[in-house]
Amino acid sequence: MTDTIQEQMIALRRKHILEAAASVFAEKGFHPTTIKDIAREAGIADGTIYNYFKNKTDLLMGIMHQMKANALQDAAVIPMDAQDIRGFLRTYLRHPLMALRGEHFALFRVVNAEVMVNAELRTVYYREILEPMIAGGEALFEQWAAAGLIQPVELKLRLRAVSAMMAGLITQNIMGDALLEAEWERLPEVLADMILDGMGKTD
Amino acid sequence: MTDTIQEQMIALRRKHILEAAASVFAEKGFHPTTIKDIAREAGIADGTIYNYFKNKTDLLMGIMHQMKANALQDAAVIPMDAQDIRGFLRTYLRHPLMALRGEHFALFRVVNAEVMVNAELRTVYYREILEPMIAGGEALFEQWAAAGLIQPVELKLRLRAVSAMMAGLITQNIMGDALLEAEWERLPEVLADMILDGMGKTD
Amino acid sequence: MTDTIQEQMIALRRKHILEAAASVFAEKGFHPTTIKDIAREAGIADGTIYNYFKNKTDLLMGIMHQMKANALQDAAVIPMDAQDIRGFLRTYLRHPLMALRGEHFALFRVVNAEVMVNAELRTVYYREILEPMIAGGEALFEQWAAAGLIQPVELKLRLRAVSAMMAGLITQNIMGDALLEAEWERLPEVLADMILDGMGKTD
Amino acid sequence: MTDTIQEQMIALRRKHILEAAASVFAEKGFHPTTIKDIAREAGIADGTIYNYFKNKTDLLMGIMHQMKANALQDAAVIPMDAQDIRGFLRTYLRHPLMALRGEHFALFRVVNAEVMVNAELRTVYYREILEPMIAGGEALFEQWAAAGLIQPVELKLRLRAVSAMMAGLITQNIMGDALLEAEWERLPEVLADMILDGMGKTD
DNA sequence: CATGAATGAGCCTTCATTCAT
DNA sequence: CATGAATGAAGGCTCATTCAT
Repeated sequence: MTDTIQEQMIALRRKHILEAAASVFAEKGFHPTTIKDIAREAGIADGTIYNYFKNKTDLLMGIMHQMKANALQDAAVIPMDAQDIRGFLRTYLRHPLMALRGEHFALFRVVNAEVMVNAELRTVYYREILEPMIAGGEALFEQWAAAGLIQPVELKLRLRAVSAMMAGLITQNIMGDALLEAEWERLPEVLADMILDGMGKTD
Repeated sequence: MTDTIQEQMIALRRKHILEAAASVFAEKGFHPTTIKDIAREAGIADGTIYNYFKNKTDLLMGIMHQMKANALQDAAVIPMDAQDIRGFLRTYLRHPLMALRGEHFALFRVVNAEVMVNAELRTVYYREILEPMIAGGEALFEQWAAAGLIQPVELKLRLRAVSAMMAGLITQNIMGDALLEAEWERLPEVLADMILDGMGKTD
Repeated sequence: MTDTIQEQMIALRRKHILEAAASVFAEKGFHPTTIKDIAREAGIADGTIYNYFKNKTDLLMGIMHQMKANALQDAAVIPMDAQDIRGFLRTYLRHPLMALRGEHFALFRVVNAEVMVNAELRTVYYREILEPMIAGGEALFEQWAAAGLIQPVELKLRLRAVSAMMAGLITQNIMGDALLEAEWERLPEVLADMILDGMGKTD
Repeated sequence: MTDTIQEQMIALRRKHILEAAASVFAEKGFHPTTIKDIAREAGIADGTIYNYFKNKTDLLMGIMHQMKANALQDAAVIPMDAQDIRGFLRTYLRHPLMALRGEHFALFRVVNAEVMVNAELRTVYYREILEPMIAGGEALFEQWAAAGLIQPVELKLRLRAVSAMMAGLITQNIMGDALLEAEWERLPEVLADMILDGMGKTD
C-alpha cells in the first residue's frame, strides 16, 4: 500500500517534470534547452531531475510515452459507429490536423527533429507511436473494406500513404506554407474527397 | 578572365567543403559533428572553412542550396511530353522516392531535423526548396487539368497533399517502417493508382 | 541564519577567486591571462568561476570593487586631527604612493590599462573609485580652507590637479623613471612643499 | 639615388600604414583591431603590412615613434623668448592639454593602455617619449632657475611632478570627470597660479 | 530523496602570421 | 614587393552530469 502511494508520488513527479520539459522544449527546442531551464520551470533543483530520468534524452523518451498515451486516448474518442464513410473519413483526418495546434505543434516539431537524428529515439518513436498508430489504421481500413466501403486493394500501403500525407501536411504547414495555413480547416473534406474519389477523370 | 578563374576556384573549394560537410553530417548528424570533423574530412584546416562559410549553420544553408540545384536538375530530366497520365505520374512519384537513397537519405534526415528547429533555416528551406517545388507541381497539375487528364478541382491543395504524402513516406521509411522499406519499389504504381482512382467503391 | 551562512560562503568564495584573479592578472596582465590560469591559481575548476562571475571582465569589475573597499578602509586610517597642514599633507600624499607597492603596483597597471580601453569598465571605475576619492579630497580641501590653512581658491580644480599628480607619478614610476624610483620615499615632503609654497620666487 | 627614392617610397608606405593603424586603433582599441581592419583602412593586403612591420605590436612602436616626432615638432613651436614666467608657463601647460583632442585623445588612451601592460613597449615609450620630454622640461626649469624666475629647489622632482600632473589630468578627463571636461580651457592658468604660488597661506 | 555547487570536457570561432603565386 | 588564402593554436564559455550534504 505504502509502496503504491510511493509509486503514485513518483509517477506524479515524473509527470510534473515531463510537463515542464515539454513546455520548455516546445518553446526553445531540445538542444537550446538546459536542464536548469527545465528545473526552473518545474520548480525543483537540477539534480532532482536525475532521480527520475537517466539523462536529457530520457526526458524526450518520457514525452514520447506521454504522447502515445494521449494519442490512444484521443483515438478512442472517435465515434466508430459512423455509417457514411465520407463523413467518418473526414472526422478521422480532422483529428491529427487539429490535435497539433499551439504548443503541441511546437512540441511535434522538436520531437520530430530529434527523432530524425537520434537512432535510439527513433526506435522508440516507431515502436511506441508510429507502429501502434499504423496498426490501428490498418484495422480500420480492413473493417471498411470488409464492409464494402472501400476497395480491398493494397490496404497496408494505402494506409501508410494516407498517414504519411497527414504527417507531411503538418510538416509542410510548419515550414511556412501560407495556403495550407489558410485552408487548414477545409483540409479534411478536401482530402476525404480526394482519397475516396481520386483525381482522375471519372468517365 | 582572371576573375572568373578566381571565382571558379572559390566555387570549387566551397563545393569541396560542402561535400565534406554533407558527408559528415549524414554520418553523425548536425550537432554531433564538429568543425574539426569537417575540416579533417575535407583535408583542410579548421579556419579555412570560415573563409568560405560564415558559421556552422551556414554550411547547412549551403547544403540546402546544393540540394535545390540538384532538385532543379532532376526535375528537368522528367520527360514532359507523356500522354498517358498514369505512366507519367508514376515516373513523377518515383523520382523523389529514388533520389533519396543511401547518403542522401541520411542527409535528408539531418537537414530536415535542423530545419524543423531553426527558424532561419526553415525560412530559407521553404523559399529555396519547398516553394519552387510546389510551384512546379502546381504548374504541372494545371497543365494536366487543362489537358483534361485530371479533375480541375482543388488543384493547389491536392498538389500539396500529394507532395506531403511523398515527404511523409520518406520520413516514415526513415523511422523504420519495414513494410515501406520492402515495398518501396512498388510504391510509385500503388500511389499513382490510388491518387488517380481513389480508394472508394467506383460503382 | 542559514541564509547568512550561505551568503558568507559565497562571499568568501568570490573573494578567493578574486584574489587568485588579481594575482594572475598582476603577473601576466589581463588579456594574456586565461580563465584556466585563474582557476588553477584558485585551485578550482574553470566552470566554477562562472558560477560567481559573469565573464572575464566581470572579474576585473570585482577587483575594482575590492580596490574601492580597500581604499575606503585606508582613507579612514588617516588621522584627521592634524593641526599642522604640512605634516598632514605629507601623510595624505604618502598614502597612495606607498599603497601601490609590489603586486598592488602591477594590479594598478593592469586595471588602469583595461579601464582605458573598456568603456563599461571605465564608467564603473569612475563611479566606484575615482569619484568617491575626489569627493573625499574635496571635502578635505574645504575643511582646510575653512580652517584658514590653505587659500580658498579653485579648490575643486586644485584638488583634481593634486590627485592627478599622484596618479601620474605612479604611472611615470611604472614607466621606468629611475629618479622617481630612487627618490620615492622623499616624494611626500617634496610635493607637500611644492604644493603649499609654489615654485615661484617668494619675495 | 635610386636607393634614396626607394627608401623614401618605403618611408611613405610605412607612414601610410601607420596612419591607417593609428586611425583604427583610435577607433576600436588595440586588441579589438585586426590586421585585416588596418589593411582595409590602408587599402592594401594583409600580408603587405608584414613587409613593413614585424608584427602587430611593432605597429604601435611605429605609432609611438611618430608621436615622438610630432611632440618634438610641437615643442619647437613654443616661443622660448617669453619674459614673464607666468605667461610662459600657461602656454607650456596649455600645449599638452590641447594637443590631445579628438582622435589624438583616443589614440593616447590606446597607446597608454598597451604600454601599461607590455614591458617591451613600455621601455620604448619611456626612452622615446617620456625621457626626452622630461629632459626638455628639466632644461627649461634649469633655465628658469638660472634666470631667477623660480626657486632652484628639487627641480628634477618638481618637473616630474608637473608633467605627471598633466598626464594625470588628461587621464582623469578620459575617465569621465565632468568638471575637468567643463573647465578644461581654464586649466592652464589655474595650474600656473597653483604651481607658481602654491596653495598655502602667503602671510 | 532533494539540493545545487562543482566539475571539466569540449566546441565554435577568431586572427596573427606565413608563404606560394 | 604585393597578394590574400591557408593555417592552427588558443580561449572563453556552456552545460549535462555528479555527489557531498
